[in-house]
Amino acid sequence: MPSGETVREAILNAAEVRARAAGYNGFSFRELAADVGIKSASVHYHFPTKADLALALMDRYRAKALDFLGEQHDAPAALERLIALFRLAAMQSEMCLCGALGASSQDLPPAVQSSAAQFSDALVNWLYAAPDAKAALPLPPETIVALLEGALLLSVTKQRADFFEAAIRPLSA
Amino acid sequence: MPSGETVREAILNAAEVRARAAGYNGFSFRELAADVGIKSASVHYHFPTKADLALALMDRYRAKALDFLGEQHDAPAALERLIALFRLAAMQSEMCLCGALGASSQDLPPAVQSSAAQFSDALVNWLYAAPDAKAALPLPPETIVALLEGALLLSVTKQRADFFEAAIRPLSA
DNA sequence: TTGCCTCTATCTATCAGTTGATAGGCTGGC
DNA sequence: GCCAGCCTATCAACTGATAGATAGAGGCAA
Repeated sequence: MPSGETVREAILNAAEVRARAAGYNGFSFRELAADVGIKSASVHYHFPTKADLALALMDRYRAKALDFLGEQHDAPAALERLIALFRLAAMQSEMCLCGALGASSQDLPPAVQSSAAQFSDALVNWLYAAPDAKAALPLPPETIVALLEGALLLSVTKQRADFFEAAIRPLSA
Repeated sequence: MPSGETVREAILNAAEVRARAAGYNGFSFRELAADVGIKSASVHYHFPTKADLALALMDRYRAKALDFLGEQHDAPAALERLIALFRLAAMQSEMCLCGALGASSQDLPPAVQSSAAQFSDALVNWLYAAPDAKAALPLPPETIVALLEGALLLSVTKQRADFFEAAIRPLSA
């Protein structure tokens, strides 16, 4: 791990990569331990249960996303910012963590599921925070977030970043 | 299982429910066997490997979907039909199989991944088959399919079928 | 300074349960 | 007699999780 990074952060980084690629059942304590260079028991020291880990992961992910989006809610610029967030993921063929976990939400620990649900709400509310949201956006906030999430999901499944661009084109018209 | 149903069909039915709820890593041979009332070795008799099973599952799922959609490609009616397909899933809080598998596509057997990718292509192409697709549809086919997939994903994650309706409203305007 | 104590973070070793998969046996219908 | 379709039994690998030992850093009293 890069110097200055705590072990806890390194675990979360490894978990984020694996969870976004393979979902909640797609990573194990042993894999994360190997990624970081420690033993699986040490991962349990930092995150007693897998649900604890996933919860911390979702919290950090939501905070990072909202930080990236910033406080500027002016409609045209805000939309571009939100698009940029998903585009970044599409270009790396990485799912949104919320989508990666939410797709198998029926066998997630309840706390993790509700945390994933909270993420999409946060994005929708962030869009609604624009003073003239309804009027200035090309589509309603719920539609925009659903479209971005779906475009990313299909683009990752097909491993074709250009599908993402094609699907979201109406957002820029 | 209902009479007249073959064991093979019963296995696929059980697998579809579980896969749509929990993804590729969210069901096991033993669970399916218990659902059907046989032993796990018998499941292997019908589907030697898990990849075989998932592949057969995706094939049947795509065939069922295209059958439901039918051959009527006239734009307004076709769109309503496609919406109905996803609405049915949303009302039952069931993911689309394509989305459920695709979300963790990075650790899917390659054949299964490409089969999932193929599904969304099939829907897009089905929409494009309308003689006046571009002109008569409110949004481009890629956008419509991505929106439906994303709206379903978030609606299932949040367990709120009304979110689905809110997100896809622009399709009916 | 020396000795001891405590806390943090890691380790080794192990647990019971589950996983996908295989080998080989039984049985009833054609 | 054959064989489709199911069974029992078993395998090695992996899972999340726990118990308990160890090493080192820092404080603190004699």
